[in-house]
Amino acid sequence: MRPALPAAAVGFDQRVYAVVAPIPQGRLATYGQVADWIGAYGCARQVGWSLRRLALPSPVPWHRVVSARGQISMSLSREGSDWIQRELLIAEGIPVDGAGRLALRSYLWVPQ
DNA sequence: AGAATGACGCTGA
DNA sequence: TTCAGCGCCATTC
Repeated sequence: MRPALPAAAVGFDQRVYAVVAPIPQGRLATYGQVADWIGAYGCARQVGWSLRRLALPSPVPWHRVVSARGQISMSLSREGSDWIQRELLIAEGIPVDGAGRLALRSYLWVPQ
C-alpha cells in the first residue's frame, strides 16, 4: 500500500491519468479541465507533459483530451501520436477535419 | 543556476 | 474567425 503522502508527493502523472480514465467514449475534455479537476488550475501545460510521458498503447484514454480551442494539438515532437489521436477520435464517432479541429462544444464532457 | 522549450489558455486586434 | 502576444510552470539542456 502507498503511504499517505501530500498530493504533491504523489505522481502528478498518476493524478492526471486517474481523472482522464473515466472520460466516456465519444466524449472530450480539455487540458485545462483536467488540470482543474486535479486541483492544478492553470497547469494545462503540465497535463500535456504527463500525457506525453504515457507509454503507448495505454489503457488511459489520452486521445479524448484536446485543447480548449477545440482542436488536436499537432506537434512534430509527438512523432505522429497526434495523427493517431485523430484516427482514434474519428473511430469513436467524433468528426475531425484535416487541421485536427472538432466540435468541442458538442462533445465536451462535463463530469457529474 | 540560468535559459529555453512546450500535447495550454486567455485577451485583444 | 483567424492571428499574435503574453502568462503560465514543470521539464530539459
